[in-house]
Amino acid sequence: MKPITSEKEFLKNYNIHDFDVPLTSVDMSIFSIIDDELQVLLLKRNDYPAKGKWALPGGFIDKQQDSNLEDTAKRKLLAKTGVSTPYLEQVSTFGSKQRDPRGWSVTIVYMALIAADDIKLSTDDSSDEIKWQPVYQLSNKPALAFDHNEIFNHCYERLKSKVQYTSLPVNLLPEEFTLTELQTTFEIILDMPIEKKSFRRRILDAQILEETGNLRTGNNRPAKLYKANKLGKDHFFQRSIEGPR
Amino acid sequence: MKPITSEKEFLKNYNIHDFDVPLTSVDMSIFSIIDDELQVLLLKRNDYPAKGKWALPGGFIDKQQDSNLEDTAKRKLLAKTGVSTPYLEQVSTFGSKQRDPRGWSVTIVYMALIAADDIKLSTDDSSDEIKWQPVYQLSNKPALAFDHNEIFNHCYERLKSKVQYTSLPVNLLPEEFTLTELQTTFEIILDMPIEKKSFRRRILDAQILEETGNLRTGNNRPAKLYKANKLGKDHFFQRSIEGPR
DNA sequence: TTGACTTAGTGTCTCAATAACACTAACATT
DNA sequence: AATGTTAGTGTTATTGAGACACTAAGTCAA
Repeated sequence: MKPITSEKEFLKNYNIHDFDVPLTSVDMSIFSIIDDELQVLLLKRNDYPAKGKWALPGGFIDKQQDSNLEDTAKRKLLAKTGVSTPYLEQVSTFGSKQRDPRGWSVTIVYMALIAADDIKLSTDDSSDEIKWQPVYQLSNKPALAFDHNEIFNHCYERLKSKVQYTSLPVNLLPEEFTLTELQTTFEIILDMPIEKKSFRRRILDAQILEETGNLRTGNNRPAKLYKANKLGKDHFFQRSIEGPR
Repeated sequence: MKPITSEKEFLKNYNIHDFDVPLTSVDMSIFSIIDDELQVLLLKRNDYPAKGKWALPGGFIDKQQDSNLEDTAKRKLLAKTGVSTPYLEQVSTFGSKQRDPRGWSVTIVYMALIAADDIKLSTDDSSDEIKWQPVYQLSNKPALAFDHNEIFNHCYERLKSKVQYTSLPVNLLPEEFTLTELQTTFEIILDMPIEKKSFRRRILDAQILEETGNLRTGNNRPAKLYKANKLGKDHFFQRSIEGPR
Protein backbone atom coordinates (compact mmCIF):
# COMPACT_ATOMS: atom_id res chain seq x y z
CA MET A 1 0.00 0.00 0.00
CA LYS A 2 1.54 3.25 -1.15
CA PRO A 3 1.94 6.20 1.22
CA ILE A 4 -0.64 8.99 1.28
CA THR A 5 0.65 12.24 -0.14
CA SER A 6 -2.31 14.60 -0.30
CA GLU A 7 -5.21 15.64 1.86
CA LYS A 8 -7.67 14.58 -0.82
CA GLU A 9 -6.20 11.11 -0.95
CA PHE A 10 -6.23 10.91 2.81
CA LEU A 11 -9.92 11.73 2.95
CA LYS A 12 -10.75 9.09 0.33
CA ASN A 13 -9.18 6.42 2.51
CA TYR A 14 -10.67 7.70 5.74
CA ASN A 15 -13.54 5.86 7.38
CA ILE A 16 -14.89 6.88 10.77
CA HIS A 17 -15.96 3.31 11.47
CA ASP A 18 -12.30 2.38 11.74
CA PHE A 19 -12.20 4.41 14.94
CA ASP A 20 -13.50 3.51 18.33
CA VAL A 21 -15.25 6.76 19.22
CA PRO A 22 -17.55 7.42 22.17
CA LEU A 23 -21.30 7.81 21.90
CA THR A 24 -22.02 11.54 21.70
CA SER A 25 -25.27 13.27 22.61
CA VAL A 26 -26.71 16.66 23.56
CA ASP A 27 -28.76 17.10 26.75
CA MET A 28 -30.41 20.21 28.10
CA SER A 29 -31.97 21.83 31.15
CA ILE A 30 -34.95 23.88 29.97
CA PHE A 31 -35.93 26.43 32.59
CA SER A 32 -39.11 28.43 32.84
CA ILE A 33 -41.02 30.19 35.57
CA ILE A 34 -44.43 28.62 36.03
CA ASP A 35 -46.75 29.41 38.93
CA ASP A 36 -44.10 31.72 40.37
CA GLU A 37 -41.64 28.85 40.60
CA LEU A 38 -38.48 28.06 38.67
CA GLN A 39 -39.17 24.76 36.93
CA VAL A 40 -37.29 22.44 34.63
CA LEU A 41 -38.61 20.16 31.90
CA LEU A 42 -38.29 16.39 32.34
CA LEU A 43 -39.14 13.44 30.12
CA LYS A 44 -39.86 9.90 31.21
CA ARG A 45 -37.66 7.53 29.25
CA ASN A 46 -39.63 5.17 27.08
CA ASP A 47 -36.76 2.91 26.10
CA TYR A 48 -33.66 1.25 27.46
CA PRO A 49 -31.31 2.16 28.97
CA ALA A 50 -32.81 3.70 32.12
CA LYS A 51 -36.30 2.88 30.89
CA GLY A 52 -39.01 4.40 33.06
CA LYS A 53 -36.74 6.97 34.70
CA TRP A 54 -37.12 10.72 34.41
CA ALA A 55 -34.41 12.43 32.40
CA LEU A 56 -33.43 15.76 30.92
CA PRO A 57 -34.47 16.16 27.28
CA GLY A 58 -31.74 15.34 24.81
CA GLY A 59 -30.62 13.02 22.12
CA PHE A 60 -28.19 12.34 19.36
CA ILE A 61 -26.83 14.63 16.74
CA ASP A 62 -28.61 14.23 13.42
CA LYS A 63 -25.77 14.42 10.93
CA GLN A 64 -28.25 15.21 8.16
CA GLN A 65 -30.26 17.97 9.84
CA ASP A 66 -27.89 19.61 12.28
CA SER A 67 -24.95 21.64 11.10
CA ASN A 68 -23.64 22.31 14.61
CA LEU A 69 -24.24 21.53 18.27
CA GLU A 70 -26.55 24.46 18.88
CA ASP A 71 -28.74 23.32 16.00
CA THR A 72 -29.08 20.00 17.74
CA ALA A 73 -30.16 21.64 20.98
CA LYS A 74 -32.59 23.95 19.18
CA ARG A 75 -34.17 21.09 17.31
CA LYS A 76 -34.78 19.17 20.54
CA LEU A 77 -36.18 22.23 22.24
CA LEU A 78 -38.51 23.11 19.39
CA ALA A 79 -39.81 19.55 19.25
CA LYS A 80 -40.64 19.44 22.94
CA THR A 81 -41.78 22.98 23.71
CA GLY A 82 -42.63 24.67 20.41
CA VAL A 83 -40.21 27.49 21.26
CA SER A 84 -37.92 28.46 18.40
CA THR A 85 -35.97 31.42 19.77
CA PRO A 86 -34.90 30.53 23.27
CA TYR A 87 -31.98 31.83 25.23
CA LEU A 88 -29.55 28.99 24.76
CA GLU A 89 -26.17 28.58 26.41
CA GLN A 90 -23.66 25.79 26.43
CA VAL A 91 -22.93 24.85 30.03
CA SER A 92 -20.45 22.01 30.05
CA THR A 93 -19.59 18.67 28.55
CA PHE A 94 -19.62 15.46 30.53
CA GLY A 95 -17.76 12.43 29.35
CA SER A 96 -16.65 9.27 31.08
CA LYS A 97 -16.51 5.52 30.94
CA GLN A 98 -19.12 5.14 33.65
CA ARG A 99 -21.87 7.66 33.01
CA ASP A 100 -23.81 5.44 30.61
CA PRO A 101 -24.09 1.63 30.82
CA ARG A 102 -23.38 1.45 27.08
CA GLY A 103 -19.79 2.50 27.73
CA TRP A 104 -17.66 5.57 27.07
CA SER A 105 -20.02 8.41 26.28
CA VAL A 106 -19.95 12.16 25.95
CA THR A 107 -22.81 14.61 26.35
CA ILE A 108 -22.73 18.29 25.57
CA VAL A 109 -25.03 20.10 27.99
CA TYR A 110 -27.06 23.20 27.21
CA MET A 111 -29.33 25.32 29.32
CA ALA A 112 -32.33 27.09 27.82
CA LEU A 113 -34.50 29.84 29.25
CA ILE A 114 -37.98 30.26 27.85
CA ALA A 115 -41.01 32.36 28.70
CA ALA A 116 -43.98 30.43 30.05
CA ASP A 117 -46.31 32.17 27.57
CA ASP A 118 -44.48 30.76 24.57
CA ILE A 119 -44.68 27.12 25.59
CA LYS A 120 -46.81 24.60 23.72
CA LEU A 121 -45.81 21.23 25.12
CA SER A 122 -46.00 18.40 22.64
CA THR A 123 -45.80 14.74 23.32
CA ASP A 124 -44.58 14.55 19.78
CA ASP A 125 -42.81 11.37 18.90
CA SER A 126 -42.75 8.43 21.16
CA SER A 127 -45.57 9.54 23.44
CA ASP A 128 -43.06 10.17 26.21
CA GLU A 129 -44.47 11.45 29.42
CA ILE A 130 -43.38 15.05 29.91
CA LYS A 131 -43.60 17.35 32.93
CA TRP A 132 -42.38 20.53 34.56
CA GLN A 133 -40.62 19.98 37.86
CA PRO A 134 -39.87 22.75 40.40
CA VAL A 135 -36.12 22.91 40.81
CA TYR A 136 -36.15 22.95 44.59
CA GLN A 137 -37.72 19.50 44.46
CA LEU A 138 -34.89 18.30 42.27
CA SER A 139 -31.68 19.56 43.85
CA ASN A 140 -31.82 16.93 46.56
CA LYS A 141 -33.42 13.74 45.31
CA PRO A 142 -31.05 11.70 43.14
CA ALA A 143 -33.82 10.26 41.02
CA LEU A 144 -32.94 11.08 37.41
CA ALA A 145 -31.52 8.74 34.76
CA PHE A 146 -27.78 8.40 34.18
CA ASP A 147 -25.84 11.34 35.69
CA HIS A 148 -28.64 13.78 34.96
CA ASN A 149 -28.89 14.94 38.55
CA GLU A 150 -25.28 16.08 38.42
CA ILE A 151 -25.86 17.64 35.01
CA PHE A 152 -28.94 19.46 36.20
CA ASN A 153 -27.10 20.77 39.26
CA HIS A 154 -24.39 22.24 37.04
CA CYS A 155 -27.03 24.02 34.98
CA TYR A 156 -28.81 25.31 38.05
CA GLU A 157 -25.57 26.60 39.55
CA ARG A 158 -24.65 28.25 36.26
CA LEU A 159 -28.05 29.93 36.11
CA LYS A 160 -27.81 31.20 39.67
CA SER A 161 -24.26 32.46 39.35
CA LYS A 162 -24.83 34.11 36.01
CA VAL A 163 -27.96 35.87 37.20
CA GLN A 164 -25.75 37.58 39.79
CA TYR A 165 -24.19 39.76 37.17
CA THR A 166 -26.33 39.62 34.04
CA SER A 167 -29.80 40.45 32.85
CA LEU A 168 -30.46 36.83 31.90
CA PRO A 169 -33.90 36.72 33.56
CA VAL A 170 -35.44 38.88 30.80
CA ASN A 171 -35.45 35.69 28.78
CA LEU A 172 -37.89 34.10 31.21
CA LEU A 173 -40.43 36.90 30.80
CA PRO A 174 -42.73 37.84 27.92
CA GLU A 175 -41.77 40.61 25.52
CA GLU A 176 -43.12 43.34 27.82
CA PHE A 177 -42.76 43.32 31.60
CA THR A 178 -42.70 45.63 34.59
CA LEU A 179 -39.67 46.26 36.75
CA THR A 180 -41.42 44.55 39.64
CA GLU A 181 -41.98 41.45 37.51
CA LEU A 182 -38.32 41.44 36.55
CA GLN A 183 -37.29 41.85 40.17
CA THR A 184 -39.54 38.98 41.21
CA THR A 185 -37.92 36.80 38.55
CA PHE A 186 -34.49 37.60 39.96
CA GLU A 187 -35.74 36.82 43.45
CA ILE A 188 -37.23 33.49 42.41
CA ILE A 189 -34.00 32.34 40.79
CA LEU A 190 -31.69 33.60 43.49
CA ASP A 191 -34.13 32.61 46.25
CA MET A 192 -33.45 35.77 48.21
CA PRO A 193 -35.04 39.20 48.53
CA ILE A 194 -33.56 42.12 46.59
CA GLU A 195 -33.84 45.72 47.70
CA LYS A 196 -36.20 47.56 45.38
CA LYS A 197 -34.41 50.86 44.94
CA SER A 198 -30.99 49.31 44.38
CA PHE A 199 -32.43 46.88 41.89
CA ARG A 200 -34.19 49.54 39.83
CA ARG A 201 -31.21 51.85 39.89
CA ARG A 202 -28.92 49.16 38.64
CA ILE A 203 -31.18 47.79 35.91
CA LEU A 204 -32.01 51.26 34.65
CA ASP A 205 -28.40 52.49 34.78
CA ALA A 206 -27.28 49.47 32.80
CA GLN A 207 -29.27 50.77 29.83
CA ILE A 208 -30.47 47.34 28.83
CA LEU A 209 -34.18 48.15 28.93
CA GLU A 210 -36.36 50.60 27.13
CA GLU A 211 -39.88 51.76 27.97
CA THR A 212 -42.49 50.53 25.55
CA GLY A 213 -44.82 53.39 26.43
CA ASN A 214 -47.47 50.94 27.63
CA LEU A 215 -48.74 50.49 31.15
CA ARG A 216 -49.79 47.46 33.13
CA THR A 217 -53.02 48.40 34.88
CA GLY A 218 -54.52 46.61 37.82
CA ASN A 219 -56.00 47.42 41.18
CA ASN A 220 -53.49 50.10 41.95
CA ARG A 221 -51.00 52.47 40.42
CA PRO A 222 -50.20 51.33 36.87
CA ALA A 223 -46.64 50.22 36.20
CA LYS A 224 -44.55 51.19 33.19
CA LEU A 225 -43.83 48.34 30.80
CA TYR A 226 -40.31 47.73 29.53
CA LYS A 227 -38.66 45.48 27.01
CA ALA A 228 -35.05 44.37 26.66
CA ASN A 229 -33.03 46.14 24.00
CA LYS A 230 -30.26 44.50 21.99
CA LEU A 231 -27.84 44.58 24.92
CA GLY A 232 -30.46 43.35 27.33
CA LYS A 233 -30.75 39.86 25.88
CA ASP A 234 -27.30 38.97 27.15
CA HIS A 235 -25.74 41.85 28.99
CA PHE A 236 -23.19 41.86 31.73
CA PHE A 237 -23.56 44.27 34.61
CA GLN A 238 -20.70 46.24 36.03
CA ARG A 239 -21.14 44.84 39.47
CA SER A 240 -23.11 41.97 40.88
CA ILE A 241 -26.32 41.90 42.84
CA GLU A 242 -25.38 41.24 46.42
CA GLY A 243 -27.19 40.01 49.47
CA PRO A 244 -28.02 42.23 52.45
CA ARG A 245 -25.14 43.62 54.54
CA MET B 1 -37.00 -11.25 17.03
CA LYS B 2 -38.53 -11.01 20.49
CA PRO B 3 -38.89 -7.62 22.25
CA ILE B 4 -36.33 -6.52 24.77
CA THR B 5 -37.62 -6.56 28.33
CA SER B 6 -34.64 -5.80 30.55
CA GLU B 7 -31.73 -3.42 30.69
CA LYS B 8 -29.30 -6.34 30.76
CA GLU B 9 -30.78 -7.80 27.61
CA PHE B 10 -30.71 -4.41 25.94
CA LEU B 11 -27.01 -3.98 26.65
CA LYS B 12 -26.22 -7.42 25.27
CA ASN B 13 -27.75 -6.42 21.93
CA TYR B 14 -26.23 -2.96 21.86
CA ASN B 15 -23.36 -2.17 19.53
CA ILE B 16 -21.98 1.34 19.15
CA HIS B 17 -20.94 0.59 15.58
CA ASP B 18 -24.60 0.50 14.62
CA PHE B 19 -24.67 4.25 15.26
CA ASP B 20 -23.36 7.01 13.10
CA VAL B 21 -21.61 9.08 15.76
CA PRO B 22 -19.28 12.04 15.22
CA LEU B 23 -15.52 11.94 15.68
CA THR B 24 -14.78 13.19 19.19
CA SER B 25 -11.52 14.71 20.41
CA VAL B 26 -10.06 16.87 23.16
CA ASP B 27 -8.03 20.00 22.32
CA MET B 28 -6.33 22.42 24.66
CA SER B 29 -4.77 25.85 24.97
CA ILE B 30 -1.79 25.55 27.27
CA PHE B 31 -0.78 28.95 28.63
CA SER B 32 2.42 29.95 30.34
CA ILE B 33 4.33 33.14 30.92
CA ILE B 34 7.72 32.97 29.26
CA ASP B 35 10.02 35.96 28.85
CA ASP B 36 7.40 38.17 30.46
CA GLU B 37 4.91 37.30 27.76
CA LEU B 38 1.77 35.21 27.78
CA GLN B 39 2.42 32.33 25.39
CA VAL B 40 0.53 29.31 24.17
CA LEU B 41 1.85 25.92 23.08
CA LEU B 42 1.49 24.88 19.43
CA LEU B 43 2.34 21.69 17.55
CA LYS B 44 3.02 21.34 13.88
CA ARG B 45 0.81 18.61 12.44
CA ASN B 46 2.77 15.70 11.12
CA ASP B 47 -0.10 13.91 9.43
CA TYR B 48 -3.21 14.52 7.39
CA PRO B 49 -5.56 16.28 7.65
CA ALA B 50 -4.07 19.79 7.84
CA LYS B 51 -0.57 18.31 7.55
CA GLY B 52 2.13 20.93 8.09
CA LYS B 53 -0.12 23.45 9.85
CA TRP B 54 0.28 24.59 13.41
CA ALA B 55 -2.42 23.40 15.78
CA LEU B 56 -3.38 23.32 19.43
CA PRO B 57 -2.31 20.11 21.19
CA GLY B 58 -5.05 17.52 21.41
CA GLY B 59 -6.17 14.13 20.34
CA PHE B 60 -8.60 11.34 20.78
CA ILE B 61 -9.97 9.81 23.91
CA ASP B 62 -8.21 6.59 24.83
CA LYS B 63 -11.06 4.38 25.98
CA GLN B 64 -8.60 2.11 27.75
CA GLN B 65 -6.56 4.70 29.65
CA ASP B 66 -8.91 7.60 30.23
CA SER B 67 -11.85 7.30 32.56
CA ASN B 68 -13.14 10.80 31.83
CA LEU B 69 -12.52 13.87 29.69
CA GLU B 70 -10.19 15.55 32.16
CA ASP B 71 -8.02 12.44 32.20
CA THR B 72 -7.69 12.76 28.46
CA ALA B 73 -6.61 16.38 28.71
CA LYS B 74 -4.15 15.62 31.53
CA ARG B 75 -2.60 12.77 29.59
CA LYS B 76 -2.00 15.02 26.57
CA LEU B 77 -0.57 17.78 28.71
CA LEU B 78 1.76 15.49 30.60
CA ALA B 79 3.05 13.99 27.35
CA LYS B 80 3.85 17.36 25.82
CA THR B 81 5.05 19.42 28.79
CA GLY B 82 5.90 17.04 31.61
CA VAL B 83 3.51 18.89 33.90
CA SER B 84 1.24 16.63 35.92
CA THR B 85 -0.67 19.04 38.15
CA PRO B 86 -1.77 21.93 35.99
CA TYR B 87 -4.66 24.24 36.45
CA LEU B 88 -7.13 22.72 34.04
CA GLU B 89 -10.51 24.09 33.07
CA GLN B 90 -13.04 23.02 30.50
CA VAL B 91 -13.79 25.99 28.27
CA SER B 92 -16.28 24.94 25.65
CA THR B 93 -17.17 22.27 23.13
CA PHE B 94 -17.17 22.85 19.41
CA GLY B 95 -19.04 20.61 17.06
CA SER B 96 -20.16 20.99 13.48
CA LYS B 97 -20.33 19.42 10.09
CA GLN B 98 -17.71 21.77 8.66
CA ARG B 99 -14.97 22.14 11.22
CA ASP B 100 -13.03 19.06 10.10
CA PRO B 101 -12.79 17.77 6.52
CA ARG B 102 -13.46 14.27 7.79
CA GLY B 103 -17.07 15.27 8.52
CA TRP B 104 -19.17 15.85 11.63
CA SER B 105 -16.81 16.22 14.54
CA VAL B 106 -16.85 17.36 18.13
CA THR B 107 -13.97 18.65 20.21
CA ILE B 108 -14.03 19.35 23.92
CA VAL B 109 -11.73 22.27 24.64
CA TYR B 110 -9.67 22.74 27.79
CA MET B 111 -7.39 25.52 28.93
CA ALA B 112 -4.35 24.80 31.09
CA LEU B 113 -2.17 27.18 33.08
CA ILE B 114 1.33 26.03 33.94
CA ALA B 115 4.38 27.61 35.52
CA ALA B 116 7.32 28.11 33.18
CA ASP B 117 9.66 26.50 35.72
CA ASP B 118 7.82 23.18 35.60
CA ILE B 119 7.98 22.74 31.84
CA LYS B 120 10.06 20.03 30.24
CA LEU B 121 9.07 20.03 26.59
CA SER B 122 9.23 16.67 24.95
CA THR B 123 8.99 15.88 21.29
CA ASP B 124 7.82 12.54 22.52
CA ASP B 125 6.02 10.52 19.94
CA SER B 126 5.97 11.49 16.34
CA SER B 127 8.81 14.04 16.46
CA ASP B 128 6.26 16.83 16.01
CA GLU B 129 7.67 20.29 15.95
CA ILE B 130 6.59 22.12 19.08
CA LYS B 131 6.80 25.80 20.06
CA TRP B 132 5.62 28.53 22.37
CA GLN B 133 3.84 31.36 20.63
CA PRO B 134 3.11 34.77 22.19
CA VAL B 135 -0.65 35.22 22.23
CA TYR B 136 -0.65 38.72 20.81
CA GLN B 137 0.89 37.28 17.66
CA LEU B 138 -1.94 34.78 17.43
CA SER B 139 -5.14 36.71 18.03
CA ASN B 140 -5.06 38.21 14.54
CA LYS B 141 -3.48 35.85 12.04
CA PRO B 142 -5.85 33.05 11.02
CA ALA B 143 -3.08 30.54 10.49
CA LEU B 144 -3.91 27.52 12.62
CA ALA B 145 -5.32 24.18 11.50
CA PHE B 146 -9.08 23.52 11.45
CA ASP B 147 -11.01 26.03 13.57
CA HIS B 148 -8.18 26.29 16.10
CA ASN B 149 -7.95 30.07 15.78
CA GLU B 150 -11.52 30.37 16.93
CA ILE B 151 -10.94 27.81 19.67
CA PHE B 152 -7.86 29.63 20.87
CA ASN B 153 -9.68 32.96 20.94
CA HIS B 154 -12.36 31.45 23.16
CA CYS B 155 -9.71 30.23 25.57
CA TYR B 156 -7.93 33.58 25.58
CA GLU B 157 -11.18 35.46 26.21
CA ARG B 158 -12.04 33.04 29.00
CA LEU B 159 -8.64 33.55 30.58
CA LYS B 160 -8.89 37.33 30.44
CA SER B 161 -12.42 37.48 31.73
CA LYS B 162 -11.80 35.03 34.53
CA VAL B 163 -8.67 36.80 35.68
CA GLN B 164 -10.87 39.85 36.33
CA TYR B 165 -12.38 38.26 39.36
CA THR B 166 -10.23 35.31 40.39
CA SER B 167 -6.74 34.52 41.55
CA LEU B 168 -6.10 32.27 38.55
CA PRO B 169 -2.67 33.77 37.78
CA VAL B 170 -1.10 32.04 40.79
CA ASN B 171 -1.14 28.96 38.59
CA LEU B 172 1.27 30.60 36.17
CA LEU B 173 3.85 31.28 38.86
CA PRO B 174 6.20 29.00 40.77
CA GLU B 175 5.31 27.82 44.26
CA GLU B 176 6.73 30.97 45.88
CA PHE B 177 6.32 34.45 44.46
CA THR B 178 6.29 38.10 45.47
CA LEU B 179 3.25 40.34 45.29
CA THR B 180 4.93 42.38 42.58
CA GLU B 181 5.46 39.24 40.50
CA LEU B 182 1.81 38.32 40.93
CA GLN B 183 0.74 41.83 39.96
CA THR B 184 2.94 41.72 36.87
CA THR B 185 1.30 38.43 35.89
CA PHE B 186 -2.12 40.03 36.15
CA GLU B 187 -0.93 42.97 34.09
CA ILE B 188 0.53 40.76 31.37
CA ILE B 189 -2.70 38.82 30.97
CA LEU B 190 -5.03 41.79 31.16
CA ASP B 191 -2.64 43.95 29.18
CA MET B 192 -3.28 46.96 31.38
CA PRO B 193 -1.65 48.57 34.41
CA ILE B 194 -3.06 47.86 37.87
CA GLU B 195 -2.75 50.26 40.79
CA LYS B 196 -0.31 48.82 43.31
CA LYS B 197 -2.03 49.63 46.60
CA SER B 198 -5.47 48.49 45.45
CA PHE B 199 -4.04 45.29 44.10
CA ARG B 200 -2.19 44.42 47.28
CA ARG B 201 -5.12 45.28 49.52
CA ARG B 202 -7.46 43.13 47.52
CA ILE B 203 -5.20 40.12 47.20
CA LEU B 204 -4.28 40.23 50.87
CA ASP B 205 -7.86 40.80 52.06
CA ALA B 206 -9.03 37.84 50.00
CA GLN B 207 -6.98 35.58 52.30
CA ILE B 208 -5.84 33.37 49.46
CA LEU B 209 -2.12 33.78 50.09
CA GLU B 210 0.11 33.04 52.99
CA GLU B 211 3.62 34.26 53.68
CA THR B 212 6.26 31.57 53.40
CA GLY B 213 8.63 33.50 55.66
CA ASN B 214 11.22 33.68 52.91
CA LEU B 215 12.44 36.77 51.13
CA ARG B 216 13.41 37.46 47.55
CA THR B 217 16.67 39.46 47.70
CA GLY B 218 18.11 41.54 44.95
CA ASN B 219 19.60 44.97 44.43
CA ASN B 220 17.07 46.68 46.64
CA ARG B 221 14.62 46.16 49.45
CA PRO B 222 13.82 42.42 49.72
CA ALA B 223 10.26 41.35 49.01
CA LYS B 224 8.22 38.91 51.08
CA LEU B 225 7.48 35.62 49.37
CA TYR B 226 3.99 34.21 49.36
CA LYS B 227 2.31 31.01 48.26
CA ALA B 228 -1.30 30.28 47.44
CA ASN B 229 -3.26 28.47 50.13
CA LYS B 230 -6.04 25.98 49.44
CA LEU B 231 -8.48 28.70 48.42
CA GLY B 232 -5.92 30.47 46.32
CA LYS B 233 -5.71 27.84 43.61
CA ASP B 234 -9.18 28.70 42.36
CA HIS B 235 -10.71 31.48 44.37
CA PHE B 236 -13.31 34.02 43.40
CA PHE B 237 -12.91 37.60 44.54
CA GLN B 238 -15.74 39.68 45.89
CA ARG B 239 -15.34 42.32 43.22
CA SER B 240 -13.41 42.52 40.01
CA ILE B 241 -10.21 44.27 39.22
CA GLU B 242 -11.13 47.37 37.30
CA GLY B 243 -9.32 49.73 35.03
CA PRO B 244 -8.57 53.36 35.87
CA ARG B 245 -11.49 55.73 36.43
C1' DT C 1 -67.07 62.01 46.49
C1' DT C 2 -63.96 60.70 49.76
C1' DG C 3 -60.86 58.00 52.23
C1' DA C 4 -58.62 53.48 52.79
C1' DC C 5 -55.71 50.31 50.48
C1' DT C 6 -52.21 48.74 47.45
C1' DT C 7 -48.49 48.74 44.52
C1' DA C 8 -45.24 51.96 41.67
C1' DG C 9 -41.62 54.69 42.04
C1' DT C 10 -38.18 58.28 44.47
C1' DG C 11 -34.91 60.99 47.89
C1' DT C 12 -31.36 60.53 50.59
C1' DC C 13 -28.21 58.70 54.06
C1' DT C 14 -24.63 55.51 55.15
C1' DC C 15 -21.27 52.19 54.31
C1' DA C 16 -17.74 49.67 51.89
C1' DA C 17 -14.53 49.00 48.22
C1' DT C 18 -11.10 50.98 45.48
C1' DA C 19 -8.39 54.21 42.31
C1' DA C 20 -5.11 57.76 42.94
C1' DC C 21 -1.05 59.28 44.70
C1' DA C 22 2.20 60.79 47.86
C1' DC C 23 4.54 58.93 51.22
C1' DT C 24 8.08 55.83 54.10
C1' DA C 25 11.17 51.49 54.42
C1' DA C 26 14.96 48.63 53.36
C1' DC C 27 18.13 46.85 50.73
C1' DA C 28 22.71 47.21 47.26
C1' DT C 29 26.10 49.81 45.12
C1' DT C 30 29.31 53.38 44.88
C1' DA D 1 27.30 58.35 53.79
C1' DA D 2 24.75 59.45 49.72
C1' DT D 3 22.15 57.67 45.87
C1' DG D 4 19.11 54.67 43.37
C1' DT D 5 15.68 51.26 43.25
C1' DT D 6 12.05 48.50 44.48
C1' DA D 7 8.89 47.10 48.58
C1' DG D 8 5.32 48.46 51.02
C1' DT D 9 1.87 52.02 53.56
C1' DG D 10 -1.39 56.15 54.91
C1' DT D 11 -4.93 58.73 53.43
C1' DT D 12 -8.37 60.98 50.51
C1' DA D 13 -12.07 61.18 47.16
C1' DT D 14 -15.28 58.77 44.42
C1' DT D 15 -18.56 55.54 43.44
C1' DG D 16 -22.03 52.07 43.74
C1' DA D 17 -25.08 49.68 46.58
C1' DG D 18 -28.12 48.70 50.89
C1' DA D 19 -31.53 50.64 53.97
C1' DC D 20 -35.60 52.74 54.53
C1' DA D 21 -38.82 56.28 54.71
C1' DC D 22 -41.03 58.79 51.72
C1' DT D 23 -44.41 60.35 47.67
C1' DA D 24 -47.45 59.04 43.50
C1' DA D 25 -51.29 57.09 41.25
C1' DG D 26 -54.39 54.02 40.57
C1' DT D 27 -58.92 50.83 42.46
C1' DC D 28 -62.59 49.95 45.34
C1' DA D 29 -66.07 50.34 48.83
C1' DA D 30 -68.93 53.10 51.64
